[in-house]
Amino acid sequence: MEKMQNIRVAVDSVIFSIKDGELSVLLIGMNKDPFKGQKAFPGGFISQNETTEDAARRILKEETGVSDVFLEQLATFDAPKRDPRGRVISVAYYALLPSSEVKLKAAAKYSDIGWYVASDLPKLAYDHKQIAETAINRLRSKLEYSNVAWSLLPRDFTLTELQKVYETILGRDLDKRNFRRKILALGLINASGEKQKGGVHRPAQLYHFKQRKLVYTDVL
Amino acid sequence: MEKMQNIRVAVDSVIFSIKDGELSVLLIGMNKDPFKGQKAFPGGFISQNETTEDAARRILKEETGVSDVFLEQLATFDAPKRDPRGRVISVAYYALLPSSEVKLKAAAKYSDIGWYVASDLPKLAYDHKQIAETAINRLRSKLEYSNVAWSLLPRDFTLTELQKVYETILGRDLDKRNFRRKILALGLINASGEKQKGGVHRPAQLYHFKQRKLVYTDVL
DNA sequence: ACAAAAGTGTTGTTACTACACCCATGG
DNA sequence: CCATGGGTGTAGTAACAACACTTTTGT
Repeated sequence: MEKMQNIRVAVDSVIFSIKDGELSVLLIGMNKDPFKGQKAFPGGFISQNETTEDAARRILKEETGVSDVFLEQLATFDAPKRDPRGRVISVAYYALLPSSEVKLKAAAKYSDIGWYVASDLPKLAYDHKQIAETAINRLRSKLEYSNVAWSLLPRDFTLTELQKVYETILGRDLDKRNFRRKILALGLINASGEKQKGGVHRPAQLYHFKQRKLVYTDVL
Repeated sequence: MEKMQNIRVAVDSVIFSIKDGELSVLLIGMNKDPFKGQKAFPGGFISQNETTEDAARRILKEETGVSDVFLEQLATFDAPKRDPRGRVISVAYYALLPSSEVKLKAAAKYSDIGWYVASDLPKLAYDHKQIAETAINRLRSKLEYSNVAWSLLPRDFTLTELQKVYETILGRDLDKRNFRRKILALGLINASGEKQKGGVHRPAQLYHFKQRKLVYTDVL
């Protein structure tokens, strides 16, 4: 017989959004030892009858008020010493929020919460650095072979905004004409008819994704 | 404070190999209710100081005697009712074995163990049907953008054997000349110098992968 | 000699890259 | 009238798909 287990199950959520043109993640400040002063992804233990995905959605709602966004299981992290207080395995999720929709909840569970640029993160508690790297890699590859970008943009967006999402996450510049040709040829988006107004420049055509759910297709 | 958790952590391993030209998986027979008569992937609870990956490797060794093969975390399955006897979350792994190396251990933990064609599985216990589908999809996509095939073949193999691995897993036929050109152009394999002998046909050049570890690259 | 799998090139088509100028608007 | 981002086409190159016959061996 196997020995009795004394293991707790947690979830941690890497919540991405584009802030000021930079790929950013939501972090909370730790105010207790052993990680006092460091940052961590929002998370918590799951309850007895809750799935990890439900728990991740609950946490997302608590912190940001947002509910209908892309959320997917990332991986499970389970090094025995990852939490010095006892054996805790963490099922990590990642979520993508449209920048417009995010107003951090006044009633957020943690007060010390904020956005940090994904390519320049502060010191992270637990094994959250490893979780961060895994999440960014996954996001990058998913962007190349799916339409996930819908989840990082408001319903209507311009092609330049879409291109900036790609450039920000992939970390390289893309050719405007080639990008537009490729994206339009994929048939994932439709012109909304409306035009963006207010800019000190020619108004841009607005587009929206035909489907606001995951579709796999070679994008770049 | 969150309520006390009473959750156990298990691993399940989807062990793939090519048997008689078919993609196959290792299954054990359940001899106790509630899943008596059904099949399941080998698995078990982890011990207190063991990672899930260590546990998966331990199980693999116990059942097949094989140790140095491709093994990767697949996903975590945690529906509250997936195990009727209590809350158990399972971290699933998948492994790829070269067909030659497999001789099921006499001392296998389960006696009723055998290979089943992946595209035509019997009734599976727990949520193992879902695990199977996830694993096959993952394997298919991984094959297209990495060199994982090394793990399904012996050290030296012919190009036709390699092509058959791709055809078996992807479920479609590939053009011989195009396949060979593409694979050789990638520079992942080298000719071994030796030739296959014994066939009632022209002897084939043997090749081997330069690196027997995961390398990402667009294959097809 | 025959069966069985190994091995090998070309052509047409499609997708990709690189690149520069004019347009519509607000101030 | 100026600054700002929006919007558009082409040419050269590289990758891809489709396709059939000759070679070497064992029996």
